[in-house]
Amino acid sequence: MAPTDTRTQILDAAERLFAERGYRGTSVRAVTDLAGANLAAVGYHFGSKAELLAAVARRVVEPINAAQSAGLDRLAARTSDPSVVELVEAFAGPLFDGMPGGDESGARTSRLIVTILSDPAEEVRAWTGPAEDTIRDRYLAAFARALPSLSEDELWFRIRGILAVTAVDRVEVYNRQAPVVGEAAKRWAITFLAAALSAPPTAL
Amino acid sequence: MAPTDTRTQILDAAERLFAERGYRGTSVRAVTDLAGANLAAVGYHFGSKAELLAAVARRVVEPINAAQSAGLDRLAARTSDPSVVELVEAFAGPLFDGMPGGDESGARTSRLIVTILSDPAEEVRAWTGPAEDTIRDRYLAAFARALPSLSEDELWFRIRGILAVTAVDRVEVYNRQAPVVGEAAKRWAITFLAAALSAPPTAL
DNA sequence: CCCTCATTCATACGTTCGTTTGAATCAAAC
DNA sequence: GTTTGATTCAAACGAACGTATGAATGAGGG
Repeated sequence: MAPTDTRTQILDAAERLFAERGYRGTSVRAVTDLAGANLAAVGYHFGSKAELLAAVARRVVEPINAAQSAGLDRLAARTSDPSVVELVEAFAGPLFDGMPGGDESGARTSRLIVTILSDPAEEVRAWTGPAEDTIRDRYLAAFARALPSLSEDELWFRIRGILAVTAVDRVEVYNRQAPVVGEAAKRWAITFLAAALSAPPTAL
Repeated sequence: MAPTDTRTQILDAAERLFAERGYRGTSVRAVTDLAGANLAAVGYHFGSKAELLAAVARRVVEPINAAQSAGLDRLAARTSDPSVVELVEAFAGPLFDGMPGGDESGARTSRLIVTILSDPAEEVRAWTGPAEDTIRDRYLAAFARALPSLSEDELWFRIRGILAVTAVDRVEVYNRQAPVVGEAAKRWAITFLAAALSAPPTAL
């Protein structure tokens, strides 16, 4: 236990609860109870609930960013024009792989990301930095090269579709439960998205 | 103004605020303020905040259900085996068309549906009834006939993908705003989804 | 031994929340 | 003109929330 373990335990508890109940649905007391810490520990270690969310989000997103970036580097080293499938795999794959520990938390991680990205409050989405912008722009450019016939707006629509579909396990279809997790979901999503991205432009 | 207008004005205000800020992010006071009604009117007309949400959801979903059902009826009357594109259009189209009034509220409607469907609290999704189940099962059977090579699980994954993509305007891609609304979004979504649904099965 | 400083702790503050209450209001029925 | 029943109103309830406070705690250095 390096500086102190309390900080990490709070991060773990917050990550789980934010994913399961959302930001607003999670009280600071619920986090500290699950973490076995004192209520004031959040204020001491993070400053506020919003900054705790930012810390959680950064810890989750950083390895994903790294994997997305490395994947694109790997593709660029091999060919100057990666295919759509390769790009989808490099971009969406890490969203299913979860955290660096390699545990089963992948499903929860993707849920957390979507919970954050789809939260209406700006407070919840105010943690991103220049790293996210850079990766987004690099992939956007690569997809634009791979799909030259697509208008910029429709390309943006489809890029958003990628994120939406990775969130698919967060959407309950008319109360039907479905355990869409793990490696199978990742493969299904890549199939689904590669076909969708590769569709010819819409005639308007 | 039939029984009283207050009830409708509360429904209108709640629909807008729930879509914009989510269920938890909307206080009963905010609803009644926007509606120009008294705080206690929600309790009087609906019983509780959760029942107000259920009333809002039912009012939004009913015409969509009707359109989805009618669309499938129309297809079934023409051919015994509708194509994937036709099914996607009949299912996803109404999700973009919004309410029967035909106003510009389509975008807000889809946002509302997704806000509800993606809310982690069961309380928020506890309003569905047998009508939704019936329509879901009919489309599931039709898609299964149109895509016989797909496993049941992967078909479910793709069906969920449809709902996820209709939620695409709720997902902010790394803080980039994008006005994905209106007829263009509907056409883009149908292109996107028809291609995705039609993809060959994933080899696992 | 004592001082220091980071951390943990119990406790409380002020606000906002959903809900409830009982009186006030008002048009329609008689 | 009075009664009735539905609706609206101001006010308050207790609970839960995020945050702040100041005293305890405890290990490490002098």
